[in-house]
Formats: sequence, structure tokens, C-alpha cells
Amino acid sequence: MTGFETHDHGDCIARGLAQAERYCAAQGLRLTPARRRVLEILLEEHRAMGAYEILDRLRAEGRGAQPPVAYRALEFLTTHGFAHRIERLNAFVACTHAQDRHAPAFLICRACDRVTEAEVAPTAGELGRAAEAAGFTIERTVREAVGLCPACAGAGPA
Amino acid sequence: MTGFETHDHGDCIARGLAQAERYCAAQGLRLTPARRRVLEILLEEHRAMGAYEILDRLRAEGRGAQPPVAYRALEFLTTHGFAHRIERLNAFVACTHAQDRHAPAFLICRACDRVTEAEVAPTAGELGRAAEAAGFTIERTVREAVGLCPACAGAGPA
DNA sequence: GTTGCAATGATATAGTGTTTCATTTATGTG
DNA sequence: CACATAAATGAAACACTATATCATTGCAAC
Ligand SMILES: [Zn+2]
Ligand SMILES: [Zn+2]
Ligand SMILES: [Zn+2]
Ligand SMILES: [Zn+2]
Repeated sequence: MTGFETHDHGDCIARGLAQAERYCAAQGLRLTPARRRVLEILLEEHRAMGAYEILDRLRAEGRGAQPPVAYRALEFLTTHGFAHRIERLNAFVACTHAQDRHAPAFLICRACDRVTEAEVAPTAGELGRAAEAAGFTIERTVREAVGLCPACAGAGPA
Repeated sequence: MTGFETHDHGDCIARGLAQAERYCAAQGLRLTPARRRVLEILLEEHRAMGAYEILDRLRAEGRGAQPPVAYRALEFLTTHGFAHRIERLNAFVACTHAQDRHAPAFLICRACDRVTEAEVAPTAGELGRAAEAAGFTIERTVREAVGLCPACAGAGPA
């Protein structure tokens, strides 16, 4: 898991982009400049970013930057698993796992807003059983835990 | 679990209100008219409602209805466990369980937006272990499953 | 009564996301 | 290459969600 601890970030960005390129080439998807750049921004920051925060970055680079530019790129990235949406924050984060279908879960620090992606089993145990009992078909689950990361917990109770 | 199946709804509303009144009286909380009415609306509809949808209802009743009216009432209700926020829908739903501290989880139909609250254990198993390993302190978890309810699944694939 | 605090009223503003339609760019076909 | 098709982008306007701020009112404690 990457996230709260430090790591070789340059490598982390390069691998994320290379992986997305490979996957898109294999699947016939088009990782266009705008999409690629948004993914790169998310990988660079390595944190959850709002769509308008991403837009500001694009503007600073001289690109056209109306809201749909960001939302379209983000829809592509989330649909194909390169990024995830954090419902709790109305924000987006680059995926830190392989492109194989996975059910993401997140640890969100309420003090610094940093996000760590944890790997969990695709079908939630208890919730899955409740769904089955109700005749409900689960297609996707959102699992987000809000709390304090080690750094912020150490900095004293907020 | 109440939600997708039918039930005695009048009784369901009355019990929800009575329970909130008892709890507030016991805890010295003030279930003011605005707060009580918003809870009643949520109980009546028995579905997730947006804040502005609730506002429309209040307006129709001649009450003042600026956004803070709804958001203040909803903050009170969610803080004390009478209602929950559904992150996925930017909406709110009356709690269908007792006021004891519980970690709610929801089944959300993507076709009709109806929501069912399921009871699950407070500390998520897998996510809890991941948090512990990372030194992360979980304070609250969001668990929302998106899929198809029995009625919408039966109506044919969307 | 008056002091202190919680709740409300009212206005404005901030933040997030979508619709729409015209235009361009890539892709495939005769 | 010429053409048809579909995907992606550009651009403007709009819709939805939520908060900030400050004055005022209601209520209880002292
Ligand atoms: Zn992921
Ligand atoms: Zn933190
Ligand atoms: Zn509940
Ligand atoms: Zn349904």
C-alpha cells in the first residue's frame, strides 16, 4: 500500500502512466493527451484532488479548461480503473493497484485529507449477505473509512 | 430491514418520531419544530431525499425555506443518528434502526434510487485490519453498495 | 432583569457537476 | 483519396449542492 509512508515517487508516477498506456493499447482505448495529463497530475500529487483543482492546473498550463474537460477525463479514468472517485471528498485519486478489476477501499484522514487505497475482497461479506437476503444485486461498492492518519494522530488531537 | 419490501408505513413514521422524541428528552437535546418536521418528511417519504427537495416541501408548507434551514436540521439529525447521509447520492435518509451507535451500510438501487439500510458490525473486518497495519485510526466508515433492487431487476435489464 | 448560549431568519456566495451544440479528429470503407 | 461514421474536444450556459456571515429571536441560568 502506498499512501501515508514515503516512497520512490518518480518511479511511482512512471509506472502508473506506463501501466495505463499498456492497458489502453491492449484494449483499444485512447489515452488522449488530456486524459493522460489528468492521470499524470493525479499521480504526481498522490492525493485526492477536486475536479476544479485539476482544472486550475490545466489552466496554468495554457490548456482550455472548462469544467467538462476535467469531468470527461475523470470519467474515462474512473471507468477504466485508472483512478477512483472518493465520494466523501467529492474528489479523485489515482489508483495504486494493478488494472485487474478490484473493489477499492479507502482510508481518508480528516485532518490532512490524504487518502490510502487498501485492497479488499470484491464482495463484501456482511453487506453481501444482507443484499442476498433482500434480493438486491450489488454491482459496485463504496468503502471509505474516515479517521486520523499516523502523522496527524501524532500531531496531537485535533 | 425495512426498505424494498412493503410494510406498515404509518406505524413506521410514528415509531421513528416517538423514538427521536424519547431520545432527545433523555439527552437534553432540542427536537425543535423544524428538526422534527424534516425528520417527519424523511420518514414519510422513506427514501433518500436531497436537501433542496426537502426545502421544496417546507416551502409548500409556508415555512421559511432558505438552504441553511434544511442543512441545519439535517446536520442535527445526522449528528444524533436520526438520519444518515448517502454520499453517493448527496442525499439523506431517515435511520431505520435504534438510536444505539451503529455503523450503517446501504444498498442503493441505481434505477429507482431507493435505499435500504443494513446493519453491519461497527469495525469493518478487512478494512479494519488494513487500517491497523497502517497505523490509521478509523472514526467512521461509509459503506454504500450500488446495484439493482428486486423490483428494478425484475423490470428488465436497464 | 440581564447575561449567556442555542437556534433561526435572511442574504449572499462558494463549490460541484451537467446539458447542449458546434467543431475537430481519428477510423474505417469503397 | 473521397466519403461516411463515430469519438473526442471546445465553448457557453446552466443546474445542483453546500457554506459563510451577521443580525435577531427564544430560552434558561444566575
Ligand atoms: Zn484502485
Ligand atoms: Zn493526516
Ligand atoms: Zn441507521
Ligand atoms: Zn430499484
